[in-house]
Amino acid sequence: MGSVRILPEHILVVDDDSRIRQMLSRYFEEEGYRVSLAGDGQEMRECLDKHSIDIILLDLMLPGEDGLALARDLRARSDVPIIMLTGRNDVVDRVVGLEVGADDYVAKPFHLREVLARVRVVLRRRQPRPTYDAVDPTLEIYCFEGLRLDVPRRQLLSVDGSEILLTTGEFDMLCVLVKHAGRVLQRELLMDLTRGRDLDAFDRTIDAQIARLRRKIEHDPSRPALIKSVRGVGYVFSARTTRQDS
Amino acid sequence: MGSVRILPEHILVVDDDSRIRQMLSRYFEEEGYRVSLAGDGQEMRECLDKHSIDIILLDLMLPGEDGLALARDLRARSDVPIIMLTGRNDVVDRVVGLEVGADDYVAKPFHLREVLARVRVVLRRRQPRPTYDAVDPTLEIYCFEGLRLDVPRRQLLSVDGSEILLTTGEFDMLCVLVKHAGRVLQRELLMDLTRGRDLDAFDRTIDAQIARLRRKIEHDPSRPALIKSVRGVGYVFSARTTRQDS
DNA sequence: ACGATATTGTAACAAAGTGTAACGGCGCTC
DNA sequence: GAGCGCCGTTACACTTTGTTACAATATCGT
Repeated sequence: MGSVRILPEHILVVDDDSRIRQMLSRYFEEEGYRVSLAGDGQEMRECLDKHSIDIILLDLMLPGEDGLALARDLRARSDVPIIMLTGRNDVVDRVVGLEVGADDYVAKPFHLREVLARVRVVLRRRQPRPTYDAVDPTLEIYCFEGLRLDVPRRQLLSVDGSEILLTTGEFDMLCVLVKHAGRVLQRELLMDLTRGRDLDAFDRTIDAQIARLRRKIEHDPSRPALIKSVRGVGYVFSARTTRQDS
Repeated sequence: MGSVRILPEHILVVDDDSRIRQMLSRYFEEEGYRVSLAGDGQEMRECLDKHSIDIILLDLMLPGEDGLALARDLRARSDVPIIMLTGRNDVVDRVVGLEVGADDYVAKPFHLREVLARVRVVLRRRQPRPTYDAVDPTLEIYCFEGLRLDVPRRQLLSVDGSEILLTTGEFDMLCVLVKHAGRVLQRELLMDLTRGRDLDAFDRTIDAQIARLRRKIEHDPSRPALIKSVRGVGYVFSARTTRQDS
């Protein structure tokens, strides 16, 4: 999202032991984090499809398989921070876990405060303080179909120079879509990315927001060229975009 | 399909021993994979015609047709990853298997976790990370018979520049057909490729979808020139297609 | 060539999904 | 606290799609 909104960081706990899941969940929620839970790799992947996860606490020993493979898988396609949890405290596991790409490692049984400390460290290291001056602002400007989306300035300009006024919500929605151009985003994920909360059944919030956004940016809102609906899934930003300077 | 939908990977187990089939099937399904089974080369081929298979676990010793021969056959016409399974653990078999084109090799009796690990390794190696930005979008544009199918933009244009409006399902179907132009696709496979699920008997879903698609893209829907029916089998996209830039 | 059978084409309908107008609550600003 | 704009919710229209039924067509044996 373009905005500098402060949302609670979202932790995904992957462990087959429901007591451990509950314990971590309660603790981190009290600490102001948002927590999602998964009991195996499948649930983990589903969760990643639906939420914007900031860090994963991953059990090394999952039913049948080890979390090691999951970690390697994750690393192959994204760079979500991972902290491994394990009952075995020997050096080999530690080394292997880190080699595979985990960011840190906590041995069971652990103190909750220790886990919290490590989560904080990893998150701080992974999210370098946004130094606005240092960032090349032209990298955050997207052009498509005669429009120019200037993310840091939070404005959308037409080719003729006129500004298209978007509300905060509309702007955030457009940023999220454009940043993931070409990828179909589920409603749940859009809700998560734009507002940081869950979407419950029969919630039409996203659809309404998309409709309002289309009315402002599509030439013919009844025949959208930029934001396409994908029935049964969600929405895609389907125009070709380029990153240009002013 | 144009969209980047995340579906479970589909494993085909080819082994004449039903206990081994069941064992692998149960294990991999628990791990979140989709599994199909075949007892011989014939069943294997049938399955490949009906499903979009991501990897094959192939027994070296099969009644009648040897697994080695099957692997060689497969390699000759596709590049599905293959992992050989065998009871004999001598070096000769290993070498021959790999020479024939298998991607890896597991000796019986095996540990399920070892098989899982190797499957993961092979799949990861075969599926380079989807780097959306790196893909040249012009490679995903197909031209045929005065039409231009722009996959990333999810739109179909006529030569005169007018857009032919397709629904999500119609668009996905057309993408699948065009991507396999010249190859007859069974209904089961079309269902698998467009929706990721199985087709049960007497299901006319595919036929209906094809009819609706033809009505929109064929000059004379009653005498189709682009999508031909192959009686008893399925449908082919039979127009000459070229990949062009805009 | 003819009818029997199987397969495919397609219209019509119901169910599910999506578009969007309208209303009202909420948090702004001044 | 009045006025205003934003957005979640609701309701309803419209679209898409799976299913059914029946028509059209192909295939085969005789």
